Amino acid sequence: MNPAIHVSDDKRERIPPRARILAAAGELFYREGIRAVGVDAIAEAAGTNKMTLYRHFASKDELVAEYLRERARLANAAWDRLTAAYPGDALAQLRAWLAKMAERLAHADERGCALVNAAVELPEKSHPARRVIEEFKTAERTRLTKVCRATGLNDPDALAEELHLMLEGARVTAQSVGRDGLSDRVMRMGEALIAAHARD
Amino acid sequence: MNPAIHVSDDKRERIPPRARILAAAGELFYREGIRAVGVDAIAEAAGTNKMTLYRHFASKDELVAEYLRERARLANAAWDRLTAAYPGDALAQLRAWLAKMAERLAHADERGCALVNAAVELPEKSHPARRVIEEFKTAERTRLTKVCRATGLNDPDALAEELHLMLEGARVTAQSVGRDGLSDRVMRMGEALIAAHARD
DNA sequence: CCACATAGGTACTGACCGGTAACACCCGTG
DNA sequence: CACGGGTGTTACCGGTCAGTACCTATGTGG
Repeated sequence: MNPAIHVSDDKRERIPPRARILAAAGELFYREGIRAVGVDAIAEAAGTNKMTLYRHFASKDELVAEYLRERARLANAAWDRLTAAYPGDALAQLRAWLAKMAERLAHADERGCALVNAAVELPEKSHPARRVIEEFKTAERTRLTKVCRATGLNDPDALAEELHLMLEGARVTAQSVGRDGLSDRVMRMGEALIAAHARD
Repeated sequence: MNPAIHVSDDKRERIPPRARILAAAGELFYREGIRAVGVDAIAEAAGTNKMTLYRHFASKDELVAEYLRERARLANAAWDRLTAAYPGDALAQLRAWLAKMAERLAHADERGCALVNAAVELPEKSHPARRVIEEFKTAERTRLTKVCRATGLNDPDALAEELHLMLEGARVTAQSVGRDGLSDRVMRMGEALIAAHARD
C-alpha cells in the first residue's frame, strides 16, 4: 500500500499530472465516496500536490464533474464496442450488454454506478455534477431503448425500462445486501425478461 | 426558514431533547446526505446544542446508526399495517405494498431508501451503520419472499427478487434521472410481473 | 544559452469538523 | 427549602477541509 511505488512508476512513464490526478481521483472517489476524499489525498495518490491539482481543475466540484464525465465516456465506449462486435444484431448486443453488467456485479471492488452514487451523495441541485449525471443517465436510457427497439421484440420500450430498473436495482443492492449469487440471478432474470418479450 | 419556530413549538409540547435530535437528524440526513450534515447543524435544528446531543448519543456514527434503526422500524411497521389490513390475503398485501411504494416515488421529497443511501455514502466496513443496513435489507427481502410464497403464485422467490430489484432500481433512478412518470411505470411493471407469475 | 511554461514544495488562510470541559440554570422531588 | 439530574451556554481542543501565495526547480523550444 505504499503510494510511492505507483507514483514513481507514473513519473517514469511520463504520464502528465492532469491524467494522474484524474486517475487517482477516480479510484478514490469510487472506492471511498466523493465526500470522504479530500483534495490533499488525491494529490498525494497522484504523486503531486494540491497546487498542481488546482492548476488543472478550478475546484474540487469541477474535478468531481470531470471524474463523472470520464466514467460516462467509458460507459459509452463500452456500448460502442458492443455495437461493433455484433453489427446489425441488436439482440446479440443487448444480451452481451446484460452479460457484461451481470459479470461486473461479481467483482469484489464493485461499488455500483459511479454516477448513481454521486447522485446519492450530492443532492444539491446546483452542483456541477448534477448536469453530468442527468445527461448521462438520460442518454443511457435512450441508448438502451434504441437497442431494444432494433431487436424487433414486443413492447421494446417496456423491456428497456424493465432491464434498466432491474440492473440499477442490482448495482445498488450489491452495496447494501451484498452480492452473493446476485450476478447469476440478474443474468437469469434478464434473459427471462427478454424471452418474455419474444413470445407474447 | 426560521428554525426558531418549530423549536419553540417542540419545546412547548415538551418533546424530550433526544426525540427532537433524532427527528432533526433524520430529516437532515435524509434530505442532504449523512456526510453533508454536521452535528452542530443537527443540534441547532433540534433546538438544542451539541453537548446535549452528545449526552444522548456516543458519537455521530452512533446517531447515524440510530437514525437508520428508526427508518427500519418505520418500514417494518408499514408492513405490519399491511398485514393487518388484508389478513390472510397475501396477494392483496403484496399489491398494496407495490401501490404504496409506487406512490412514494411521486413525492417531491423522495430521495430513495435511507438505508441504501447510507450504504452508498458509508462504504467503510467498520461503520456501525453497516450492520443495521445489512440486517434490515436482508429482513426486508425475507419478508417480501415470505409474502410472495403465501400468495400461491408460481415461482414466488423469483417474483420477490424481481419486485425487489425493480423497486430498488426505481428509488435510485428517481434521484439520478428524475421521477417523471416513474410512479405509473413502476405500478404497471409491478402488476405485470405479478400477472406473469399467475398464468404460467 | 536564454526564456518561458509547467511542475513541485512549503506554508499559509479561514472555516468547519467531531468531540469535550466547565459552569449556569431550571424544575421537580425529598 | 435544599438538593440533584437533566438541560442550556460558551469556549475551547486538535484535526482536516478547500483553496491560495510565493518561490524553486526542470525541461523544452527559440
